[in-house]
Amino acid sequence: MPSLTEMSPEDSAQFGLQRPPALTVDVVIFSLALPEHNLNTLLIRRANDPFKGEWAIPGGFVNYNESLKTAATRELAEETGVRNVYLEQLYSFGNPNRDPRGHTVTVTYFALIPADSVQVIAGTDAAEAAWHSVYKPPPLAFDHARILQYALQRLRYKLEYTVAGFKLLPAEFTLTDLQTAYEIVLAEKLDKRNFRRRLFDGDVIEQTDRRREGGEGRPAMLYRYRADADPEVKARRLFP
Amino acid sequence: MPSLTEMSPEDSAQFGLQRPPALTVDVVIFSLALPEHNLNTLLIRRANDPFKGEWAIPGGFVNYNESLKTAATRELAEETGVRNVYLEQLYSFGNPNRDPRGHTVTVTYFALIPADSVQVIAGTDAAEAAWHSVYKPPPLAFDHARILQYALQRLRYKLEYTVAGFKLLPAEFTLTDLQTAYEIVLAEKLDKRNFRRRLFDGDVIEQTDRRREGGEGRPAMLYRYRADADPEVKARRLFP
DNA sequence: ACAAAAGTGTTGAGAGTACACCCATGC
DNA sequence: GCATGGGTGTACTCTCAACACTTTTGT
Repeated sequence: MPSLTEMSPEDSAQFGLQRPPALTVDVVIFSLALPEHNLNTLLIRRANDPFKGEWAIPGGFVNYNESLKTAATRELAEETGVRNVYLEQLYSFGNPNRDPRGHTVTVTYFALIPADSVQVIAGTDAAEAAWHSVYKPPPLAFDHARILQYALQRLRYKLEYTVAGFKLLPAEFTLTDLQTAYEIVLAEKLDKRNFRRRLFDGDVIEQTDRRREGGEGRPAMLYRYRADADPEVKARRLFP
Repeated sequence: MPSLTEMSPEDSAQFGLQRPPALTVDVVIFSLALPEHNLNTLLIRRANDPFKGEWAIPGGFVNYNESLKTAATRELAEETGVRNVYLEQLYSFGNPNRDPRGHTVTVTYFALIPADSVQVIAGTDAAEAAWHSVYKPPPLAFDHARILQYALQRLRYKLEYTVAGFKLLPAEFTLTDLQTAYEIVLAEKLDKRNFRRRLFDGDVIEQTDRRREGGEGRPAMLYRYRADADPEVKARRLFP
């Protein structure tokens, strides 16, 4: 970036003499609907807009002196009530005509949250917030359909190479649930024994002494993620 | 992003009533110095600044109605004279105090260019542009040292999984040069026969009928990248 | 003929993949 | 006792990694 004193006319415009592109963040939230065997994303319905009534990914403007991740966290909470999620940066989209109201650059984030872990509420900036299937999304405002596809691709990539799938489940989960999570996201059936072997080889989950009671058939042991495990990124592919 | 009519006070500030964060792009350019066995990056020296005299990654402000990639391409050309490079988005950095002059969000890009392919000239916005070793960089302005490390990590990752290393070489190259490129970037010695086997298994390069003359020893065949090849991303690790 | 770099195959180890039966519980 | 989902081991294939000698050219 050039210094203040060596700015061209366009450059100095960015410090207030002429409007720069607007800057927003958008947050793709993924969660599972295990009973329905579906992958969901959290969308808001736009209220008063060229896009009135259309669904969109939650997000909003970045404030001055606010970091990108803070802005994303804040907008997510304001618009949907979802808090305490680990956000990961996805990509930045800046096509000048992605928003018909004016040039807007958006930095996108994504996160995984446990099934049914949050109560979704519509915030002040959104008329409504609700879960929708990632595989059959409603029509989306702006370029949000593209952003959603990009996020899904990244989620799959992440699950192929890491055991991050547990983030889509409650703190304690059965191995069958975890495998089901992977099968829903990867849209592919996995072998039960191979799945478990790689999971244990990775050395990142541990058995609890509790079982899931109440279902049909033999009760399954509950497992949890090991707090002391390497959180990320094996170099080799784990799944499928 | 909320609509215009549902904006909070902070939101409407972003459309001009109060200053938003500034928005810039920065471009990390990698190239090889094969004789010196070194990986270089193109830096500019800042002219009149809190950072006067320090080196920095080339970049600058995004204009209104200009896409991010266009802005990156333009700034690179203006500041260094480098043109016609394929840019890939890296990450966006937005920490409020990464620039002491005010909150500035930067979208970073990186690119690989063939050794000695371009004539570097200092543009109007930079006092000087020059190649520097990635492994022993000079002190850098802002958070540019961190950006450079991040770019190097991504470059290594890319070369481990793809045959993109040829982008660091002229259109026709010897297999030994290509292997040397990988060894410089990965900072690791590779096995000649295994390297060649994986390269040919990938089916992305082809022999020309020309040889590199003039050196010592047996002349090496020249190869080129196959225009019709899959450009990207094998799922499995290729190198080392 | 010798110095220098190019080019070329094989083997053993480890990882990946496919596959089927017994177990514990609730009704 | 039977229906339901939970849990476990092995054999084959293929990929990965280690390793050394012959060939072609210039001097």
